[in-house]
Amino acid sequence: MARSNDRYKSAYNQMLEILETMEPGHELPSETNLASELGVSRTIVRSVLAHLQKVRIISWRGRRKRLLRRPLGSERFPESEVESAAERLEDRFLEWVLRTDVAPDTRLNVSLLSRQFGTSPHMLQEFLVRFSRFGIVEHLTTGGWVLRGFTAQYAIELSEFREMIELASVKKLVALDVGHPIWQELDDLARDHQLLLEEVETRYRDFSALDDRLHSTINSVQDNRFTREFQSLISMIFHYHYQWNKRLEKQRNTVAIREHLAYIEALLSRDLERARAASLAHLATARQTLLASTGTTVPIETSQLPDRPAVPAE
Amino acid sequence: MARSNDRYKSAYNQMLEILETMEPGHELPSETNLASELGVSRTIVRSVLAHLQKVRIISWRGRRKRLLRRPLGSERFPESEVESAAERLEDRFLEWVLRTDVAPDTRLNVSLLSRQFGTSPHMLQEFLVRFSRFGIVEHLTTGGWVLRGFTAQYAIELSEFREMIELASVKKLVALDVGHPIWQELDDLARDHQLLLEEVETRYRDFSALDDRLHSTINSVQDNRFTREFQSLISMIFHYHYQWNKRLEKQRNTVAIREHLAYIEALLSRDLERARAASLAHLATARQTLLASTGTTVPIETSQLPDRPAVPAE
DNA sequence: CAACTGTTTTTAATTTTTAATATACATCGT
DNA sequence: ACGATGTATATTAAAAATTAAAAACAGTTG
Repeated sequence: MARSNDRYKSAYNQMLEILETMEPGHELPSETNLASELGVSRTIVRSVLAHLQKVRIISWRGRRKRLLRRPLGSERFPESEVESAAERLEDRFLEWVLRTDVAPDTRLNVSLLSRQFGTSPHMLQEFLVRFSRFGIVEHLTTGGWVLRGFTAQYAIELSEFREMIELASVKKLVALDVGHPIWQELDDLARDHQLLLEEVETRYRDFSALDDRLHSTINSVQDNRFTREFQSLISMIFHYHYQWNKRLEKQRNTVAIREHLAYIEALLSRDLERARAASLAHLATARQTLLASTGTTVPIETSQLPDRPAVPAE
Repeated sequence: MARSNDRYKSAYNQMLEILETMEPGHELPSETNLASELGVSRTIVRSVLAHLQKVRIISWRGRRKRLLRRPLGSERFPESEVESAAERLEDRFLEWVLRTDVAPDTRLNVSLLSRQFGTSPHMLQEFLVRFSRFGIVEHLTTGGWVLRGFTAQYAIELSEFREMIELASVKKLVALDVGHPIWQELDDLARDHQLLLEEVETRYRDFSALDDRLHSTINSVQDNRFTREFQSLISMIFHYHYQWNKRLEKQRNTVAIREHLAYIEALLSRDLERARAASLAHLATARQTLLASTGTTVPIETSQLPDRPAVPAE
């Protein structure tokens, strides 16, 4: 098997969703229109149409495409097949790195790992190349890879860099004109935080997304691709961190929401010193949370996970 | 042909250099020692020894390895074969991006480009994945790559981010204890700049390396892997920039050396405001130099370079 | 018996090949 | 004539295959 057909499956499912909203007997748009609507090439559209015809959901001859019946939910490809192999790999790899107690500076065995993660060596290799920008894995000149690990040192360096960037954003933000759209966005964020706080008992899990939104909004004022790139790393780390560190989650998130509200209010006051103080206070909490999670990660489900290879030289 | 034997050739050349310093009749160290000295595995050492024996440079039987005669310079592998394919590719690609007038947002044709750069599509693909962290090329979800290009906007964002990082370094640096090794390093740098300035007429090309050394030294006080990573991007961009932008080179470098000297002196004064001012002055010049090079790049040797494909949709 | 060598096994890097997808072009229907 | 379709071709993505190099192991020698 060469290239996977995730795109086809994903397009097929999307097409079913479109058909569900249509009346039987209705004509379908042209192949070109469907292609641009689904964001794929006509080749895929035609494969999808061919299959739809085969299972008698549509009739198709030349430019005549008519919906025969509404598709069933069970006719969709299961989500697990649609999710691309790359996404699955990222999930599994990050879970492995952040959740288990793999020793720092462990040499990675690509062929072994790829077997255990259920992918080809090639895909793991590509993933490691992409992932190495985050500084958690590193390629050795002598060949092979090392896992530097999500260590306390890593958390500190990440947090320091983050604080430097976000303080620069804060400085720029408070100096912005009152007409700038950022003020509306901050108002909206304050409202959404308020709403979440009122229902925190049930919705506390929604905090992760809101956290990402606030920091992305603040850093957006820099309008800088390197800032955006780093913010996306932060988002990823915190996303997985929140996902797996469920202890004290509700309490911790309640504290964080209040900090966010104070932070937003300080920004809205456009008083630089006040905003800096609120920013630093929140970032310090985030740093502590991250740090606490590094030293104390508990090994879970050690079975089925890769063995710990010998510690390398380099 | 699968894996290339660059490592072998490089090790062979290194070995010849070692043998040139030895007297004929002398005994060679053990395979293990040679391996660690050359930074390769015993397998390569043994291949090298086997070849040396075959061309009668050494005698070899068991653990008895004796130098028979001094090797000739002509017996080395030519440098062009030793340089790894990856390095060659980076060189050629960056030359293409920074030196020619490829339109921004040009769609890249991997198979065509790889042919023109003399590598396999796979290697180009890997290179693009690694290189995409710098934001000059981007992978599309619909498949394929776009060259975002080294545009004026790129130069601005790069410079802004750089200034933010370096000012943070300056702030941290001037607060360091007098016993910290950084002060000695700055003294050395000042001396080397002075020496270069005296011989600037002939040695002005050495400035590029010194520039890199100064900024790396300053940013080293952050002791942060993200700072280091970004500094290496800066180094790369400026390295290629200096290499190909020869106009006014001598004059420009003379100015920059004087700025560096003022910068170093300001740092040594440990006066934050003075250091900040000197830093900003130099970084502003660097930004201007970079910016000037984006708008006005002259197309050279358009033949043999890839055609400009159609502008993509995305 | 400790360091070294000879040999075998494992792992990584790279090319070649294959399937999926995109694109271009000719053709057809209205 | 214009937009849509049918068909052919080109390109990308990923696996399989191949070779280089590293590591592990066993035996040897001083």
